[in-house]
Amino acid sequence: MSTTEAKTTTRNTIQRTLVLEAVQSLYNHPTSDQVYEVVREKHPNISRATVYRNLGFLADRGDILRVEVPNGADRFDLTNSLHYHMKCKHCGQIFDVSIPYKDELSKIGQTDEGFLIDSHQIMFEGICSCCCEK
Amino acid sequence: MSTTEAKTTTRNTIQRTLVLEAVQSLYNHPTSDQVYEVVREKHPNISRATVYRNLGFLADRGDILRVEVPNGADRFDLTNSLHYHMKCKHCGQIFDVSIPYKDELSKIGQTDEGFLIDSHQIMFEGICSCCCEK
DNA sequence: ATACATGCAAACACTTTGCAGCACA
DNA sequence: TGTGCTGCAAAGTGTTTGCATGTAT
Repeated sequence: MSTTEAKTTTRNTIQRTLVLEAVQSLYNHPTSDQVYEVVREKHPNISRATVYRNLGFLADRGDILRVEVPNGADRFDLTNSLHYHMKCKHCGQIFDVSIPYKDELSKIGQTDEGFLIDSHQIMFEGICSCCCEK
Repeated sequence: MSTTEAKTTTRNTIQRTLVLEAVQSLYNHPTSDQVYEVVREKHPNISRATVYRNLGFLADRGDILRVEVPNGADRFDLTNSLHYHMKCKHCGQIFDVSIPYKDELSKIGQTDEGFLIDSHQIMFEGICSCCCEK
């Protein structure tokens, strides 16, 4: 074995484990900062840089999903299912939305302009139920 | 007249005019920085703050469209038509995409969660034609 | 004349990076 | 035991804000 092995040695540090667990426990697309705060309860010395690095690592590896939010901090999510988000114009919070996922939009393949599409995100905007009530 | 007038006095400064003209001339969703550079050719003393303030003002007023880009500078566009964008994973640039606009997505109204949707943006991801060729 | 707009610089929010030391495999 | 990872601090990017001054109406 292993003349052609990529040899991507990856270490399971406490920090990395805690970051993953934090995202899993905070199912509500936490920001890096929220993850940082949760991890800090168990491991007070962790640095923000480590949280950022591990969130990026876990997202690249596919363990978690990075939701890039326009004009806001990135959110991290479980990779359970593809779904869309909405941003409340009033309070700025991000919510999952039950609108059915449009697989066909990622399967467009090549556009007229010659772009190869392989994924998409939809960000709905409006007013969330909390803000509606006020 | 004018006991109930909102009295939103708005001034047409050279700076504001130049910012609008710059967005109109740079039809390719310029960033604030690109607008700044163009305006500076005619009005070298303009400050970035003024460009930001005017882009925001013009967008709020509806003269131009703000396209919020995840993990990137906001882009500004003419308000001609609603369309989607794609972000090249390779070069990071933003392009218009010819995929038909889905009016029905903004007409969803209320979701199961009780959110009132009034607009949406779709960001496709993939590889642009320039990067494909390489 | 007045108050909206400007220019400047400092502050801000979020994220990345350089580097020396640490610890997992 | 070696190198991947960490913590720290500094830097980077994009944007906003406080304040004194300027200027369009």
